[in-house]
Amino acid sequence: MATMQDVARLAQVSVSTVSYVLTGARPISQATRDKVLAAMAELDYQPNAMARGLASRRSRIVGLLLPMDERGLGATETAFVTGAAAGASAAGYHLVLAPIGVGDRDELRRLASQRMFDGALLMEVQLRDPRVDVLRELGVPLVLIGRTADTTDLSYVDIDFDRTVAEAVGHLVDLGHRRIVYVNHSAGTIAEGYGPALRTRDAFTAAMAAHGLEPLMIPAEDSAAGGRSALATALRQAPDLTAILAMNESAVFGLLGELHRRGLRVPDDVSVISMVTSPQVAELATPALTAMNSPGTALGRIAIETLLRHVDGGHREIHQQLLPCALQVRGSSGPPRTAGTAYPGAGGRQRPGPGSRAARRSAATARRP
Amino acid sequence: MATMQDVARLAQVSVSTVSYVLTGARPISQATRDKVLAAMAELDYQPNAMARGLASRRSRIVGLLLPMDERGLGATETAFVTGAAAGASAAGYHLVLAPIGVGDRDELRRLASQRMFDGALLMEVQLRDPRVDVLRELGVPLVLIGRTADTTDLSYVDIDFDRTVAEAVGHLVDLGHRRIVYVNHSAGTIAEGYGPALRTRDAFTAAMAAHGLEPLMIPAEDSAAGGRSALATALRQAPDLTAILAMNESAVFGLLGELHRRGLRVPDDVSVISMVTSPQVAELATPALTAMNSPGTALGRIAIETLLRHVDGGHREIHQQLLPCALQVRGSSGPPRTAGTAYPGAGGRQRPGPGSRAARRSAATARRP
DNA sequence: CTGAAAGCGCTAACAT
DNA sequence: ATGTTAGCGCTTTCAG
Repeated sequence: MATMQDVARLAQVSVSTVSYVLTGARPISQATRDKVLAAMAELDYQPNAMARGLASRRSRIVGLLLPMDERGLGATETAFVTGAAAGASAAGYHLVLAPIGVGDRDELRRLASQRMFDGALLMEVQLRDPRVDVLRELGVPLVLIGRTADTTDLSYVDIDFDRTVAEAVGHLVDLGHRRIVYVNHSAGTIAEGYGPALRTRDAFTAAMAAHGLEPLMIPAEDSAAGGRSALATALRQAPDLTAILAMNESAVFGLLGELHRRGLRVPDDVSVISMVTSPQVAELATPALTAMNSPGTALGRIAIETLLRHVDGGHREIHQQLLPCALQVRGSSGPPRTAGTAYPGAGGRQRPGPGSRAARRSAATARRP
Repeated sequence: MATMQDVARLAQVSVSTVSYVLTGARPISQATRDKVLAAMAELDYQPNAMARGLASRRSRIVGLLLPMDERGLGATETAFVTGAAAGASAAGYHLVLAPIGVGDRDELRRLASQRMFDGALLMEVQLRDPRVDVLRELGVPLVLIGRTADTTDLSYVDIDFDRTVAEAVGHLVDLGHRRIVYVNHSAGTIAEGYGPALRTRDAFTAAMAAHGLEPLMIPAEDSAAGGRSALATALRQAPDLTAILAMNESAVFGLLGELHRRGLRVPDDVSVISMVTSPQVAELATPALTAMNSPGTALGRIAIETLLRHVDGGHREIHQQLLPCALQVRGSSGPPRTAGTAYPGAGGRQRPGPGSRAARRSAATARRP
């Protein structure tokens, strides 16, 4: 393995000159630069990462902090990770996957004190996240994927839940739906302050109010079973529902199954929109789910780029960015059964079909102008 | 940030003594060890990772090499990754996610030459994988998750496809199925030598032969659409099929959807088993998929442990281990429609239900003793 | 525009 | 059982 010494000797220059052509930290004449480059090529020289890290106090490694206790990552989280890894790699950085959640405060302090990370990306951020304090205290630049309650002086990228929910609700209202139920994450998740669950809850309430509609939210465990029982609850509390918005990739499948079991057809009897969903998962359902596609990869990439700007540049300006999920209409949304009559111009398919829930929908129908 | 110097000064010993209590590379008296430990605690000392790496020529970082070009990781691959990350972390190592596939030979050479990785885990291994040559040449220990064609002197962990397929086929045969179709990955994937596709193909042929049955394999693109058209092909080539084995998490959902569209019920008309599938994904289907659960997390953990044995110990003995997927019977498998009569002792539910495919199955029925 | 040399913080001989 | 010291390979002053 050739060292910088070897290169310097072969190129007949000093080591510092070799270093400077590598880092570009000071001007080098074209002639000597060429000599050095030639020597490097000749020797297959690659700078030693540890030596460089020690001398420059920059490891060129960033940490991706995420808890991995639970049952693996969802498709959206996986997209964050791959987006971040690709972004880091493209910038000549390395991404370390560190299994560190909000509870691993001391473990993080230990890790960060070793100065292996030039910066850190935090995933699964809680409204109150001790990891932020630890990193700040140690002077490690950080960027959140998600948001804490107080984001003063904090860079983050996150999903624009307000816009995402508003667009989802808008899509359903445009189709003619009035009685829309929101299936959120579990009550426990909401109680412990999980941002996305809280933000979408509030956004749903606001969006429905903006249309003069009454919001109904049902919590559901993140599982098919959770989705099934959420549907039961939903039909009990709102027998006249014609559309469901679901924030829960796992639950939505149970929900679809239960709809089917009860003889309710999608989208003819009930429209279903899945929020913050990866296209791959949306395509698995039958019919394929109309969904708000999560910008997972883009978020990961932007987060890394933001972080590296802080690390590289000493860039002190914070960067806070929200990305909405994009509506992608697939097969699970359509006009409500009676919309053809009530809203002739609402667009979408008109499939009157054989009626089976006419009684149930009487309330919704009555509500219309 | 305290350095080893500071600790040595405070404890009134030499730096080497501090180093040795840290590494345990030579005996230290209890008295001085205590002094040193106290000083460390007092100063909140953490060894500098880069300095340690440079001096010891060991970064305590291992690379996880996987291509990330395509449309993200599946649940099974994600489980590898999280298993490996957890294992590395538990052993005091760091796991770098390096987006490097079989085609990134030069990029890998560059990376590995920087001596940032003490070892590497290779994912998405092809039968002929140039990454192996590069790493060997550079003296970087490696462990495969998967297998190349020639595994001489190579440590690997992989799924035991033979056993997995045999058990899946066995389950179906026990239920009374005789006409079983295997839906594999795409023809292109098979042609380019993707190990799992080839191995399961051969294992399927062997398993069917062992039961005196005729194998039929249909390739399918890794998508819902691929699954749908694979089903059409399957029904054309084997109208009498009663069971499908699918090696393709995406296709299997399309397959289920298409079965449903054609009025074929699962498992009453057709049993479906998904191979190498994560429980989370299996639970999404309706009915939940009977599946061969992939041992993703375990593979990742074992792979890391094997690698670290090579790295730490200079352990030269290779380790080759296959783990089968465990059969988990959920709702998508049951006896074939007529099995109740033909194989009264076959077990499982008996749901005769209203016949709709009697004609189609005549051939299969005829085949039975 | 280039060179010389002093570290970066630690490990691992080599001493004793 | 402990101390001394020479590097590990690079960056970055400080000089020219």
